[in-house]
Amino acid sequence: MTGDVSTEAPRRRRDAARTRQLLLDVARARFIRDGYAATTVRDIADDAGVNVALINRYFTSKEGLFEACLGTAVTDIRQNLEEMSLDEIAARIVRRITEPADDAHLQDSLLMLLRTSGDERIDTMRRTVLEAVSQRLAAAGSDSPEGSPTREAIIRAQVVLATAIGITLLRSSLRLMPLASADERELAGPVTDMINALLPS
Amino acid sequence: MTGDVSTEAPRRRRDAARTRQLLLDVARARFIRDGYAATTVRDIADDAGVNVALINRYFTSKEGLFEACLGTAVTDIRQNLEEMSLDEIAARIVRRITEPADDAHLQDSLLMLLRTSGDERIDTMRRTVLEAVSQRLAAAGSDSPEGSPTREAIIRAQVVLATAIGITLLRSSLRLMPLASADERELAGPVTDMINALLPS
DNA sequence: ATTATCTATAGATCTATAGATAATGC
DNA sequence: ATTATCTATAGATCTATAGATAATGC
Repeated sequence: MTGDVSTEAPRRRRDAARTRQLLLDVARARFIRDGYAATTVRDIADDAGVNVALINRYFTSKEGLFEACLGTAVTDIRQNLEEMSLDEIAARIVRRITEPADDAHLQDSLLMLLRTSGDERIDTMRRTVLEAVSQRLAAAGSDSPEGSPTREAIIRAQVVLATAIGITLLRSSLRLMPLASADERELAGPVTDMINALLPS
Repeated sequence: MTGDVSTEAPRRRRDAARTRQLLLDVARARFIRDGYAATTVRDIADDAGVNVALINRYFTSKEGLFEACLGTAVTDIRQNLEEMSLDEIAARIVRRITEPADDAHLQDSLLMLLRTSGDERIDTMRRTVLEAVSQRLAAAGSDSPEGSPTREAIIRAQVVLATAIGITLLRSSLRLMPLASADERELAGPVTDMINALLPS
C-alpha cells in the first residue's frame, strides 16, 4: 500500500504548459473523431481531466482551440513534406498511409484538415496547405526539375492526394473492411500501382 | 402590375407531401455542406420557408430527418449501382465524378454518406452500403464472373472507391484548385489511368 | 371537418467570464 | 506573491411539444 498503487489520476504537479499541450492533444482527437460542432468544450476538458474554464484561459475560445489544433496539423504536414526526399515520395505515401493507427500522426493531420469550424479564414488556411502539398507532389513527378509543373501534372498530383485522403478516411474514420484491416504489405501493391499510373516518374 | 411580378415567395398551395419533400431536399444540402451537428433545424426550416415545427411533425426529430436524408442517399447509390453495366463502370465513374455540380446527385449522395449524426445504427448503415458497393466493384473487375472476389480484389476496389470519394471531397467540399475546376475531359485521363491500374479488366 | 401550418414556451445544453481558491516559487 | 485551477452563473441557443390558427375539400 505504499505510494502509487492507486489507479486514480496521477494528480500531476501544476504546469500550465503541460496542461495546455494536454488540451491540444485531446481536443485534436475529439475534433478529428466527432467534428467541430459536435464536440463540446466540456467533452474536451473532461478528456483532459481539467476544468472547462482553462480552455478559455489558454485558447480564448473554442474556436481559438480549434485553430491551434489545425495549426499543429499544418505544421505536421509541412514538415513531412520537407523531409521527403523527392525520389521516395511514393514509398513514403504508402508507409504513411499504412502505418499503424497508434502513432499515425500524418493521417490524423490529414483528417484534421478536413474538419471545419465554419469559419471563413480556416477554409483558406486549409486550401493553402493542400495546394502547397499538391504543388510539391506535382513537382516531384515532373520531368522539368524546377520549372513550375503543368496544370495536368497538378491535377494528377491532386488525384493522388485525393486517394490518400480517401483511403485514410475509409480506414480510420469509417473502418471499412477489408480496407481498414489491410496492412502495409497488402496496400503497397495497389497504392504503388496507382501512383505509378498517375505520377510519371 | 398584374399577377406574379412580385419577387416574393410563390406562396404555394398547402401540400404536406410537397413540403415534406422540400424539407428533405434542403436538409440534405445543409447536412452535406455543414454536417449534422452544425446545422440547426431552424436553418433547415428557414431554407424551406416553413415553420420549424413541421420538421418534428413530418420526421419526428432532427435525427429522424437525417436518417431520411441518408436513406435517399443510399437508395441513390444502390440504384446507380444496379443500373451499371459492368463493362462501363470505369467510364461511369469518371462521368459521375465529373458531372457538373448542379445535378451531381451521386456526388451528393457520396458526401451525404460521409456525414455522421453520432448515432451507432447510422454507422452500420453507412458501412453496409460501402461494402456492398465495393463488392460489386470488385466483382466487375474480377476474372471469375460469379465467384466471390478475392480479398485483394476487394481492397483494390475500395482504393478506387476511396479515390472517388477523395476527389468528390476535394472538388465540391474543399474546392481545391485546379482539381475543382477540371472538367470531364481533363479528369478522364488521370481517372481512367488510375482505374486501369487498379482494376484488372 | 380535416389537417397543414404556425405560436408560444418548456427544458436542456453550451460557451464564456468574473471572481474565488489553493498550489507553487521566492 | 504569483498564478494554475476551479466555482458559480449569465446569456444565448437549440430541440421538442402542446395547442392555436387558418386553408383546404366535401
